[in-house]
Order: sequence, then structure tokens, then C-alpha cells
Amino acid sequence: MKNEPITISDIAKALNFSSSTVSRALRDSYQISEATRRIVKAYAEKHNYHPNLVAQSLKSNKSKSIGLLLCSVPNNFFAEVISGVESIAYNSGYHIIITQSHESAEREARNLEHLIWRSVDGLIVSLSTETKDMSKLQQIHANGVPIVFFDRVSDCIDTHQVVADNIGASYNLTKHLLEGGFRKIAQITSAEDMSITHERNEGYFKALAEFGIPAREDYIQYCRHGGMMIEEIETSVQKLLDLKEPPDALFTASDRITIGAFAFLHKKKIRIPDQMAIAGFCNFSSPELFNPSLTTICQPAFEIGKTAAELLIKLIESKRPATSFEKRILPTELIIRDSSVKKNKPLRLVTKLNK
Amino acid sequence: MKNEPITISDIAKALNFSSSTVSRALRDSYQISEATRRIVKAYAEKHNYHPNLVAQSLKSNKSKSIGLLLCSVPNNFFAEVISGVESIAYNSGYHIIITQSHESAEREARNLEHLIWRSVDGLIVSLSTETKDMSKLQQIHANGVPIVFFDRVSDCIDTHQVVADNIGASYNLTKHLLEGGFRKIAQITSAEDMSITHERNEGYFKALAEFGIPAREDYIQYCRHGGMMIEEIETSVQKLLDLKEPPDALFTASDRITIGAFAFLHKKKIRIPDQMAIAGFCNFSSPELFNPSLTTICQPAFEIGKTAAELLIKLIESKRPATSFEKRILPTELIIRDSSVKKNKPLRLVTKLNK
DNA sequence: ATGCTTAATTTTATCGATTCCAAACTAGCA
DNA sequence: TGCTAGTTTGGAATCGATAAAATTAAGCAT
Repeated sequence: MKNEPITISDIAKALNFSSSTVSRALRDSYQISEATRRIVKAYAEKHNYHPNLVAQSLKSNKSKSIGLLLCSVPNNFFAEVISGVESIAYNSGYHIIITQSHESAEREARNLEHLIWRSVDGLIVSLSTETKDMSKLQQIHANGVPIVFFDRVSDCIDTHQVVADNIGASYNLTKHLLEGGFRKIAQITSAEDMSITHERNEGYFKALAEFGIPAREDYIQYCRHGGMMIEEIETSVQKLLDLKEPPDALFTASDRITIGAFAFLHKKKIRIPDQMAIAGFCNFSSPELFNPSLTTICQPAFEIGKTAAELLIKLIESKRPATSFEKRILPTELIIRDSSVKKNKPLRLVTKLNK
Repeated sequence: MKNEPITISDIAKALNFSSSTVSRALRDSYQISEATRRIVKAYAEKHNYHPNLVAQSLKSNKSKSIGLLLCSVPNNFFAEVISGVESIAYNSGYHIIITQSHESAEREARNLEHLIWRSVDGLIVSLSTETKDMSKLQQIHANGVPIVFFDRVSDCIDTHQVVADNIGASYNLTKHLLEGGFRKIAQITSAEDMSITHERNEGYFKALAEFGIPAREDYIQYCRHGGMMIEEIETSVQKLLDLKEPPDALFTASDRITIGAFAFLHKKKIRIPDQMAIAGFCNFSSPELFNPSLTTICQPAFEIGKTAAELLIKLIESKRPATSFEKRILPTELIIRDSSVKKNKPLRLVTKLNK
């Protein structure tokens, strides 16, 4: 039961019209008689005609595809972002092309090139921890390819940004630890010069300042590779443990770092939260099942993906180039569990924090 | 610094050649003089020429893209599969188009249609739990689109299959429970008529039989939606708990079911493993951090993705249609942790099982 | 000088859809 | 009857790359 797709010229031949008439009829052009339109459409329907998207792309110079540049697919945060992007893109007739940088700037550049060859109509980008040189992305943007940043954003390019409320989230988490009686709160975070690192630092400092606690430089550990390699996380925790005055609580500022540090404390048989409390950003599933259950900040990853896709598609489809851009800041959720609450004062509550 | 991509005819005009000469020179055709070839290539290199893939697609009727049909991206197993597929596809010049069925047969059919309009060169498919009607897929296959199945496969179409060693894995896990002294082992598994369900049942029955233990029908709970909705998992566990003779161990036959059942036991304050042992398939990260640490079967998801992509690309690029197909069965890893070991006999070991 | 072979390049058609331009036909009106 | 305006359709070019067919140029033997 061969069923080769039929083309406009097949229809034209069959009905004895010219292909331009058929094309116009199918697209409801104003200059086609009602009768012709009906005949053509009926035939197309009956023979299951669908336009050849490749040919349309060539003609229109639009590929109806969106390039996604992110670190890693098997990472709950990014997987949910992808799902969010897909949900919007699918309904608007776009498909998405996913590339992974694995936190390598070089791989990121290659992926970018690849996506441009694929002639994507726009890009949704979360920068790698290594990225320093923004010139390639700037050039692409200058050439008219719309870009929307999410999560790890950059101000080097004037465009939309979609992020979680990083400042608010880390402020609230740090405050929660302070209110719980912890005073020596260390932070393990991503590479030093990323947007999310700055923002998460800001909230952390703000909460400390409010409690009159001076921020100690040796209480902040940066993971240059964002926790891609487990060693850098373990080294960071170990450094903190080895301090003359080790911290009593850890604020871990990314998914991988949270899990890695938690696992390392386990391995070292350090009692949580008695010897060391721990809480941090984490979109991994089921932190409530951990031992002890883990206090986390959960980012609205699906929403971030949806929002980024909506903004990008609007950019792509708008007649004239946009001139004003927005930074969408989405609320996070702090879920307090056992890992950050001293045993003598059991507490278990869920707070939803909006910016 | 506008930098519009240049085309073959741009080069042709600039160098005073015809476009076919340029095309052939770039493709190292035999009938082009060495001198011309060098001039053209130098110019192309200098002006950063890259062929327009859309035009190539239209001409060659190859899109250099692979359609991926799976349940859900934010699911560690599938996310790792995607990553594996991407790693191979990227190096072979293919890009992947991902669609999610969310376990809905109707959505699956729509996605399939969408992928065909996109004129993908081949499909990598894991069926939804709902899928009954294979006719659409069969028709697509009959029309010459190569397909490779993974995980949830079907024999309705004669093609390659890539799966984990489901029989071996569930045999080994059941045997482990039996050797640990458990005798009333229930299974919570996916929809009844899926390949993976059959295979996982087979291993479970085989181990029971070896120990002379009759399989009880009321000890097998099927989740029609594969655990998509948490209620069906909770209902299944509750039914087992409500039995006159409730089981003493649970074998959970999919990622979501494992996590869902574990969480439900937690919620019901059932002591694991004293009151109820639990162990099952799970590709989620860090089950060793759970309370108690969770015995799991981990599937080689990344490898499954890689293998499926390799087989598919071979099918796509082979001159004549393949006539013989293989079923690749990849080894799983059983990691025994506390959730399946009675307290009085502590044990902690890692076994790697090959088929 | 003529014919024949081979090498190098150009011309032209093609993939499928779209669109500019022109042609054909129908009404309406002086 | 003739002319204009409006409606409907066909022809041809286009997007960029490719390939079959045609052309040109050069080399060599008779």
C-alpha cells in the first residue's frame, strides 16, 4: 500500500489547473473563485495532501525550527525546560533542535555553528560555565537571528531573558537557615562569572547582612565546571570541613552541587543536619525521600521553557525587529525539609515565595 | 557587520564560473580540473561558504533528521536515551526532532504524522502504554521510512530492536529477594500488553519457579498508564497492603512506579525493608541517598540511545533495504542496597550482570 | 588540414511551493 | 458597439543545490 505524498503539481495535473492556482486555492488567496477553491481543497483533503515543509522553507527562508543550546539533557532542570519549550513550539508548528554543550565553551561554539547551518529561525540559549567569548553569539544576533536567554544569561546581547528568581530564592533559603539558628553558613556555587552565580550570591549576602553576619570569603567555594565533575564538589566540601572554623550549614547553589555535596556528606558519615545542615537548588525528583529529606529550592523549569519559547516565537514572527526587551523573573519554591532543621526544633512546612 | 551566508551562485558569479562547476568543485567531482577546484575551494573557504541544507534536502529528498518518539523528556531514562542518540546523530550530521507522547496513543499518532511532514529520514520509537493500533506505523514503514524500536518494542514491524536485558534483570532481582529470605514477592508493573511488561514478568516467574514458589495472580498489579498518574501506583500498593496475606517484598517494574511506590510506603510510614522490602527498575539519580538506600536495576539508557541511533543511521544510509534485523539486548546493572535486605543480615554489594 | 577522442565547462532541468506579471474572460456603461 | 474595470487563471521566475545533457576546447593521429 504505497502512499507517496502528493504535491501541488500532482493536484494541478489531476484537476487541470495550473500549480499557481492550486497553491493559491489552498492558501485561501483572495483572487480565487469559491468554486475552484472548493474543488481543489476537496481533492487535497481526499488525497491527504500536506505541503512539503522543506520546499516551503527554501522559498520562505524560514525553517520553522528553533535551536536549543544547553548543557545537558539528562539533568532534570534542563529536561523540564526542554519539555516546556516543546509544548509551545509544537503548537506553533516549530520543531526544536537540541544541542548539549556539556559545559564546554568549545563544544558550545561548534553547536552554535551547527544550528546556524541548520538555518534555525531563532535560538534559546543557556550559556556554559566556561563561556567567556560572546562574539560569535553577538555576530549571529547582529545577523538578525533572534535569541532568548534563560537561566545562565548575559547582558552582552540586548534581548529577552527568562530566569528564576535567584536573588529571592537564595535570600529566602539563607534567611531560613539563619532563622533556624545556623550562623556559619557556607555556600558552594557554580563558576564565578556567571549570571546565576552573581544573583545567588546577592541573595545570600543580603540575608547575612540583615542578620549582621559578615560574609567570609573562605565560606564561598566556586566550582569552575558547575559541578560537571564530582571531584570539584567533593574538594569544595572537604575544604570547608578542613577549615579551622568549619561551617554548620551548606547552601548549595546548583542541582548537581546539591546532590554531589549531599552524597559526599553521606560518604563521610557526617550527620545531617546535626553536624552539617544542607539545603540548596535542586530540581531532581523526590528529595523528600532522601535521608534525611532534603530542603530544596525548586525552579519552575517547565515554565521557564514555555516562557522562553513564547518570547522567542513572538520575536521570530514579529514584522519589525524588537527594540525593547524584558527580563522575566519567575518565582521559585522553597520546600523546607529535615536536612536544614535542627533536630530539637522539628519543623516541616511548605512556603511559596513570589518576587 | 552583516555577514549573510553566501551561495554557490554567489561564488560562481564572483569567479566567473557556472554554478554547476562550483558545485562539482566543492564536492570533489572527478570531472573538474585541479586548478579550478583549488580556486573555488579557496574562495569558498575564505568567504565561509556552507551549503544550504534546506536546498540540499529538497534536491536529495533527505532531510538529515531523525524523529524521536518517546513518552516524556523529563524522565531520566528517556533523557539519557536522548543524550545517547544525540551523541551519535551529531557526529553523523543528523539532527533529532523530539516528540513526547505522554503515554497517550492519540498524541503519539499526531506526533508521528508531524514527524512525517517534517520528512524525517528515520524514526526511533518507544511506544506509549496505550498504543494498540500499529497500522499507522506499519504504513509509514511500508512507505520506506526506516524505524528502530527501543525499550517498548513491537514485533508487528520487522525491524531492529534495542532493549535492556529485561528478563535477566527481573530474574536476578527476584532471585536476590528470594535469596534474602523473602517469599511473598509482589510485582507492580506497567500496562499488561507491552513488551517490557511481558519480559519483566518472564524473569520474575522464572525466579519464582526456580524456588518452587507458585506465582499468585493477586501479587501482580498492572498500571495501565505506566505510572503516569500517581494514583494508579498508590492504588496498586494499597491493594497489595489490603490483601489477606500481604506481600513482604515489592518488585517495581518501572522508574516511575519504583519512585511512586517507595514514596507511598514512606507516606504510610511502612518500615522498609522490615515491613516491606522494595526494589525495582530505576534510572533516577542517586537512589543511594534515599531512606533507606534503594536497591535498583539501572538500564544502560545512554547506550540504548547510541545503539538505536547507530542502527537507524545504518538503515538510512544503506543502498538497498535491509532484510535481516537484530534485537540488541544490553546488560543491566543490579545494585543491591538497604531497601531489599533484611536488617539482621546486612549486605551491600554491587553486581554487574551480563546476558 | 581533417576527423576523432578526451577533458573541462556550461546549459538546462529538477526538487515543491510561492509569487510577480500577464492574459483571458465577464460585466457594466456610455 | 466599444471601452474600462474587475475577476479569475496561467506562465514563468525564484529559492539553492545538483545532475543529466550539451557544448567547447584541446590534443593527437591520419
